[in-house]
Amino acid sequence: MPELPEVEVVRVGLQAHVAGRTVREAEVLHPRAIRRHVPGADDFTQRLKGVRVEAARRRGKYLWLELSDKEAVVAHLGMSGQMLVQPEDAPDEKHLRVRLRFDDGGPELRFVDQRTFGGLVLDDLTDIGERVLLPGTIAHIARDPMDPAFDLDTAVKALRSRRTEIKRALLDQTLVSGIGNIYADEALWRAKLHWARPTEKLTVAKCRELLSAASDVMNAALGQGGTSFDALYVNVNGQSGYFDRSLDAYGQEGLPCHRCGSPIRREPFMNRSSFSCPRCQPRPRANSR
DNA sequence: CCTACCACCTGTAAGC
DNA sequence: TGCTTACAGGTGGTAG
Repeated sequence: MPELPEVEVVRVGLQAHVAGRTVREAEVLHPRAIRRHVPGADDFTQRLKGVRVEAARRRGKYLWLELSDKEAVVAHLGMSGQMLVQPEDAPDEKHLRVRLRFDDGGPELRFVDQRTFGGLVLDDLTDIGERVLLPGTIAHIARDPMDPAFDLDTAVKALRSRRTEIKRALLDQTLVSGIGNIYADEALWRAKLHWARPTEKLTVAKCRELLSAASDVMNAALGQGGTSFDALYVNVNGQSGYFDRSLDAYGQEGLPCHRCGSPIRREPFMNRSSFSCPRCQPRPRANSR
């Protein structure tokens, strides 16, 4: 469940079902799921034994379970990762990669990931000031629009400092985090911008409008439990969100634009697709703004 | 230093 | 009914 709203839905579930519990045992069923944990699977499972989960946190699309002793289990869901809370006797999912059992014998935490682009790491937490603890693994990730300390002007500056197409900048998690292919297309539609517009020709005001739109659409999606087209994107209880009903651009090829009625177009973009309205979001002409 | 590209996987749906 | 191809909510390493 890749983008910010879907990951936040998972974080809320982890906070409710896992925070305050102590790990009895960890089990790695597929080594690729912990490939970012350099010391390896044995180190991962040994060190998790007996630790208490203090809280579930998130920045952008990254999640982490804050442990005592300034450590954390950092998780990225990649394209197909799920965090599921399941009874210990429930049958293993086909793509179960990592399991955490707790000393209370209650429901266990399962990391399930079909495509294995996601993974877990056991990492140290670093104090970055303002009583904020951040795993070293994600030091390069910018604040997301739901972060209380998110600053719109800082993010606008970061976007405009890039010499590239606006959607590439929007998707760059070191500039502003949490936005993926769906919400980038939704934000661009709301701001009436074509994805290929060069950043350096966008006004500060337009960039603010774009980032505000991204923030708005992600908040709206969170309110609907996130976007899900199939059972791959679910919360810790296996339930799907229903923001897909509210999408204006993503996946809407051929359907009438909700503003002007023109059929939404699909264009290839970075080995996937971009959806936009040909009338509301005209393609930039060479040397134009 | 900065930007663009592709490999990393598995599964599903569409096309022939 | 196969078989092949396109495509999918992401990111990090690296080539240029």
